[in-house]
Amino acid sequence: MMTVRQDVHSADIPVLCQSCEARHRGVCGALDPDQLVALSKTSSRHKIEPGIELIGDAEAIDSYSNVLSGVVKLTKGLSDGRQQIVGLQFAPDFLGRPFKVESAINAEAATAVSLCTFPKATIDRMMKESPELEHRLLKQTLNELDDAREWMVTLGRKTASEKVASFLLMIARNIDPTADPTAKSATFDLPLTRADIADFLGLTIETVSRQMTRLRTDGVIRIENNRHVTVDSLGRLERRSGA
Amino acid sequence: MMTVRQDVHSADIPVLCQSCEARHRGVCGALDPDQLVALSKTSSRHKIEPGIELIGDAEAIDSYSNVLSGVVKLTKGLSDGRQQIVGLQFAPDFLGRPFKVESAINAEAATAVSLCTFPKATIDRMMKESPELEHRLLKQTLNELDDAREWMVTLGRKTASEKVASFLLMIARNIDPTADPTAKSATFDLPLTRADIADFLGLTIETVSRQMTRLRTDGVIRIENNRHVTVDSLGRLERRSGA
DNA sequence: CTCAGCGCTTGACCGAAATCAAGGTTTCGG
DNA sequence: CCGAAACCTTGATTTCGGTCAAGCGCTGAG
Repeated sequence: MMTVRQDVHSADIPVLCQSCEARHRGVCGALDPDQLVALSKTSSRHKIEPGIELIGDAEAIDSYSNVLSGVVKLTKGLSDGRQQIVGLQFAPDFLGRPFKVESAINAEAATAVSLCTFPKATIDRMMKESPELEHRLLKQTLNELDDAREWMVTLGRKTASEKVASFLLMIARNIDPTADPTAKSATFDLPLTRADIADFLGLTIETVSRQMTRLRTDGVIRIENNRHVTVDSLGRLERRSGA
Repeated sequence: MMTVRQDVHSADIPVLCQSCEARHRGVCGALDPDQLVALSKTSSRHKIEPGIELIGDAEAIDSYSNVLSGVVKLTKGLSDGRQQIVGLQFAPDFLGRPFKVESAINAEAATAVSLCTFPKATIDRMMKESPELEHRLLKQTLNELDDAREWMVTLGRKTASEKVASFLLMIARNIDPTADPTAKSATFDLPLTRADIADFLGLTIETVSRQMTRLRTDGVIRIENNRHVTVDSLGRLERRSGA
């Protein structure tokens, strides 16, 4: 089971960054008022179209971002073109790799994305001054590591149909984190194309399509316009996800 | 390519923990002398036999450890018994999951292992006092995340023979971190059985065996006693690992 | 409106790895 | 030294998912 964020709604955040308004796991809640003012001066909001590359492999990273809305896919590729999605970032995740000059992964907007971007140098400096900021980053990084390991089980040991069920379940749990985690049903727009889902699950487009069709004909999900998914019984879906 | 540790030999560590003598990425180097004295009083060294479980799934964690020697495998299982190894910890990695009461993974000694173990409460307290300690943990966690994502590519997108080659390459790079990273050849004892390798690569024992045989008959590796591996040309192995 | 392009589905066939089965090798206790 | 158990290899067969191919249904430009 994909780790459900446990600290998204930790209510101990006193202040917000002026420009990004990100609470939750964003970095801003960890800063004191002076730092926030300084950060707000250099940060800026961006709207990103789907498909736009945010960080290229082996590119220098000179900024960090908070994801305010939308979904960012993190990918790694092999030299012959094979690709694997190694993570999805939802709001309010932090995007960037501290302590490294260049990125080992690509980041690309999977949907329309809005970001709050800060210069790397500013955050790096604040990280030295503010243990609370580093503490936040450690927490997010540990959560991402848990997610990555959970996904390794899916990639290495699950069948195609279990993979697709696991994917839908993970999206249902992340796309609207304000939703009741004990809810029995869910409805959402898929943030990824079939090709992206295939790259996430280590499958082909055709196999993803066939498994989605099977879930649909078996009455586990309903799909409209190839994007909008309704799951009446999350429990039923979970039983197909291989536990 | 598996991330090669970059900070193993950072020489800026002034002091050592009395009982564990772990430098490198262990937690001890981040502590000031007073903390070290306090920690040394509660820490202890252990020798662990292969196959012994260190942390069980859903078990409460009340201690952290530094790996002093040997290899620890981190596994996750599905309800029907399928297993996936989601990480290997080599010396001098830190073992434990801060900020969570119970573990979502199993940790088991893959080889004979020696550990330096501390009470969780002591480290948790020191973490609050010492930003440097949290900084270390963030660095190690980011490295583990990089490794996990690298491995997701292997699990999701590589063929069986590429997987086995990638595995051997990763072991060669980690088993003796003092070795010259530019070395052209390597020799080492496999820390895992074929069954473990299969669980790491998302394959079966038989497929691992066949691919090892192929690498052997192709002259890429030599194997003695099913454990001791010699790689004359790491470059040749790398070319088979799918880049 | 028409048509091109893209994303998705479906079908037929194929192949890499799983499964099933048998036998070899190493290790270790007695 | 013998025998059992654990581990590993090899072969035959099956199967799941990949590959190849065709067609559908939006969507947007002209």
